[in-house]
Amino acid sequence: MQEDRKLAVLRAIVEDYVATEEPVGSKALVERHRLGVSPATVRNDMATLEDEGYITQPHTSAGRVPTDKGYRLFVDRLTTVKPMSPAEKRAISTFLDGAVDLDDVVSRSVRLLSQLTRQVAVVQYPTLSRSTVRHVELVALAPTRLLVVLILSSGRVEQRVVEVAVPLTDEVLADLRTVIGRAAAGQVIAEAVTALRDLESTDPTTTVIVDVLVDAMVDHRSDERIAVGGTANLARYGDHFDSAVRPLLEAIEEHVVLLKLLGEATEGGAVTVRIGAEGPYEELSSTSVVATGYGPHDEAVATLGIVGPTRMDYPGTMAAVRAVARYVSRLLDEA
Amino acid sequence: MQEDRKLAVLRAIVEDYVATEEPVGSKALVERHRLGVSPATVRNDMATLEDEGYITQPHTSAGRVPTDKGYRLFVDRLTTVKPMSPAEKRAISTFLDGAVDLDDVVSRSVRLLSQLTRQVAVVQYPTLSRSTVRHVELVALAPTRLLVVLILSSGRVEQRVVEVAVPLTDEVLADLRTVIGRAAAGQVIAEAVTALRDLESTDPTTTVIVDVLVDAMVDHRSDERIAVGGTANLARYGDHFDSAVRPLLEAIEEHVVLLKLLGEATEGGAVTVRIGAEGPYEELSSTSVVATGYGPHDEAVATLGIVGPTRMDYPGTMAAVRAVARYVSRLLDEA
DNA sequence: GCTTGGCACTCCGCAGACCCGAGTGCCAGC
DNA sequence: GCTGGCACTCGGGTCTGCGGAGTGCCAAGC
Repeated sequence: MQEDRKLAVLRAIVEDYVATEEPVGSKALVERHRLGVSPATVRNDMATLEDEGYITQPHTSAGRVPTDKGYRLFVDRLTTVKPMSPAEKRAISTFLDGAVDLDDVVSRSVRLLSQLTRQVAVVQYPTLSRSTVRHVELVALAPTRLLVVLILSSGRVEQRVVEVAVPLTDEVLADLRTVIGRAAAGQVIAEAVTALRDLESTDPTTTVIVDVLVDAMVDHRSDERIAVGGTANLARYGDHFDSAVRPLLEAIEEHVVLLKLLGEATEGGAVTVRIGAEGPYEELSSTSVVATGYGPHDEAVATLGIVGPTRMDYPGTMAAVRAVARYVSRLLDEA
Repeated sequence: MQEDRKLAVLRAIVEDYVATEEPVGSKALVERHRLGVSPATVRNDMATLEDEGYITQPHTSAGRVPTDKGYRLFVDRLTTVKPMSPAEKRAISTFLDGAVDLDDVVSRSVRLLSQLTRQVAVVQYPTLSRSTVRHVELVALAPTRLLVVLILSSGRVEQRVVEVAVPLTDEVLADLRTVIGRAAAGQVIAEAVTALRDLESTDPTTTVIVDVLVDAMVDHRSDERIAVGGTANLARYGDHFDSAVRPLLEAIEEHVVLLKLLGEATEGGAVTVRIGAEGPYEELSSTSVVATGYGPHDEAVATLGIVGPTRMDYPGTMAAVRAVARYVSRLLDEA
């Protein structure tokens, strides 16, 4: 038996199954793909593929369906990420170019991604920890009430209100601005935190402000912010409602779970594919995740991607995820 | 026939149908509710109720199901919003009290509301238009690049980056701050916009900054921000997937649609109920909306509520929506 | 004039029987 | 190693029959 024909058969099975959502049989295969051999031959190949664990039959005398292992091989060796068409590229840029701020970039990306892939899209907000402090602003709302605004290189803005014991004069405030600005501005979060902590003992007012700033910087809640879109695409899952859609909807609610699913931000533009039970959640054994890191200057500060059924168009999806990540990264370069 | 027994029958039908999700027949009805009459009598009442359009049968010789009109009557006349239990009240406060900023309040409310009602919860961010300008801050990011931060009384912060033609000195910046601050601070959005427009002709730099500020103030995108949660509850819809869940998922994607569904913010704590086809979207003819306005000082600046099947526990849901709205309003009072 | 028990009727939903077609595995021949 | 042939399996669709829940109506009773 020819090894490469066997792989061609696997590829054909995956493609057909993805397209039709039905177990694919030997006859249909030779008809749709010019394999140059008879159904019987294909059947032999299929038997081997099944022995090796790449495909299964839902029941005796039914067609074959790829297993997770089959998809894995398909993704790793049988497919190349197909480049986006010029039209698609244009769509991406027109869609994203109007964004006014970071929030807008994220929400547009999520919508774009879900439309391109027709899957549920997830975009993580650029993580605090890797960005630098661009500016800290103190605004007096009342004599003893202060608004602390933290502006980061990623475009993120965090704000907190602080009550201070002693009423603040304009001069004191100006001083505080300089002191804090000198300590934090331009630093990576981690460094800024250390520098600020050094100021803590100075006096009660400074201490309370520094506390809240540090708090805002290390706040986990912020690290976990994500945007989700395209949940309407879940409707296309058709049946498997309870087994597939319900756990996914639950995962979507739990942003922490989603973040874990997305996994680590990957450097260098590589798109990660996690297929079915490879992931950490057994309820999601029939969903795959296609994700990649993004961020300014090829430094992955966050992750974006899609979540969908294992039965999905991997080449197309991977292409879309990669293209959007690249475009968003370039947007962040400019900012 | 006694008019009030007829209504009791309707109430019983609604309650049973909501509880069991199955058409309710005359026999089961007299067994579960001490109506003091025989099934035959109930059948007569049911026939009248059906003539009057309050209930229907899915098919001949099946039990009865409330119509939209039936639910309407039930909500308007046959039920009172039942107060929350002390335990529930405590749950609400512990859940909401840890909120650090407006975003947090909104996201917590949405989660709380979806958990209390086991429905899809929607919370609109406090609308820009009714709030006042608390502060405008200008931050020089680079000599010709400026970050404009707009802080509103609702706690909302909008930020934009502006490029200016002429490099800015510290003095010019300070001047700009005072001029703009004087024009905008403390004003309602609408007034601030007019006041700012008056400044526009002063010089090119001011003009470009004012433009971006005005833009941020009237930006519709901001008016439309909402948070959605509890979509996992859609899984409980069971069947009716295509007819009920799909359009709802689509509506949830389209935030504009959701806003329209929520309707106008209502003053005075009244909870609005929109049942099935009463709403503007025919695809959502089997979903109801329970919503109410909320905001500081009894002034409704935004709306929150839930979206669910017409077949829902109205008294309980209305109670939860009202309780959460009240609590959130009180939170905003303090801020 | 309502209420009630009785009764015939309707119709859904389920279970069983059946058949068809798609697909397989295996084998003998090329 | 490929191919055609053949017997076998099994899911899914259709048809049928049946039981049960529920109705509508009627005549009798309070």
